[in-house]
Amino acid sequence: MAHVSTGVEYALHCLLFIADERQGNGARDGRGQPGTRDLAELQGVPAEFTAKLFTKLQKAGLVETVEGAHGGVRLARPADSITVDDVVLAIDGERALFECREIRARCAVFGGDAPGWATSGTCGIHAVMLRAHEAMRREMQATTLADLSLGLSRKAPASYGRDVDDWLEDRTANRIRKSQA
Amino acid sequence: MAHVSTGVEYALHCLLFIADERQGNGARDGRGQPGTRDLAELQGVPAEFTAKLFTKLQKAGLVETVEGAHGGVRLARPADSITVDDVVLAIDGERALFECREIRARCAVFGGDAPGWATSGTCGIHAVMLRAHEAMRREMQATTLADLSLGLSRKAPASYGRDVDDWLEDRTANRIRKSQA
DNA sequence: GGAAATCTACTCGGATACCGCGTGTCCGAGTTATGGTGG
DNA sequence: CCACCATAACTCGGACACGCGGTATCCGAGTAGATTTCC
Repeated sequence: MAHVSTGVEYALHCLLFIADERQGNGARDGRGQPGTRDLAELQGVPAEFTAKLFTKLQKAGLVETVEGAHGGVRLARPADSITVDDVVLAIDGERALFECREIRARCAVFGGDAPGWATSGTCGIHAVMLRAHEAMRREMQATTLADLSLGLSRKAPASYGRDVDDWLEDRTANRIRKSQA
Repeated sequence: MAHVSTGVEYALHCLLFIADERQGNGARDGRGQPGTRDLAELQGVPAEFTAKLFTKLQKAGLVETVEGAHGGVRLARPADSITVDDVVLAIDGERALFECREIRARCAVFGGDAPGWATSGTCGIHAVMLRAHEAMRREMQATTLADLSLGLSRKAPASYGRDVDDWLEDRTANRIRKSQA
């Protein structure tokens, strides 16, 4: 199992689409934004699981949600101020790369109670892992949703953005009308 | 669950003790080195589990094992040429920090078969994680067993090294004699 | 007294049990727009 | 024409089922030194 969960992957891909939305046609003023189910089915990921991810993102202050019919989600901040690390933190929490079990204190020669010099400060092995953890996070903090979105738009043809917009538009437009049919 | 397993923690602590051994009294010439059970019980970690860790370390070429009675383990290379990353790799294997599921190819607008531009190259999100993974490994490669051992000997009083040596000496000496009693 | 047999301690490898956690699903509650109904 | 009500669509939150993989243990096999036995 990977340290960065698949939930983070789902969330990042979904966020990329609504980051595109916002930059594509200006900030929609609160109605018509895609719902979590739309974003999930657009990418073939489990819908209810994705819904849970967005409640975490909302609690972390990364997205704003609109309840009720015609509700949905949009970014709470500009895409260039949301880093990959923010998303990882929102979904996975402060999961440690390494959990120190204080083996150093169990040494048999101490006979049960370890002296102060052995348990003071952070364990040397733990310290290495903490540095590695920080290096990892620095790299994740260096990339924002805007960076990812830009990289994607460089590869994709212009028609792709329109196709996605149309797909989402169809969904939001047909939400109610479908019930009439 | 942490990305770096507890097995790595056990292994590193054990290796620290035999790194000390070697630097303490010169390279023992093949007999009398502590066994995996000794190292495990010295630190209160599961013995049989530790034994399995050392077979992995041996396959990775980090330690040499001597079979049979009075057998044991010793470093296969000088302590300053074994990095923390080497141990992580030997125990946990090439575990990825993040497993890309190619979500980008599942986009509904593709209708099943994604075009080449969408699946070529590495996914942008995956690329960020790969950079983070490399940054993490660089930090782990920067610290060797010798560094860790040095940091420990700075904190510990001189008596500690002697106590540990005595404890191990007692074990190896009493291995056979115990059966006589 | 020396050589072979035996015993013991150790590593090696496979098989297996346990269990926490990530993944995914289901359902009820609360919220808001839409459409219909009655005054 | 307006107020009211029912309905549908959506988010929110808790509860729960499932399965994988890390942790740990057990046991048999192979190996080598120490001890005993036998000639």
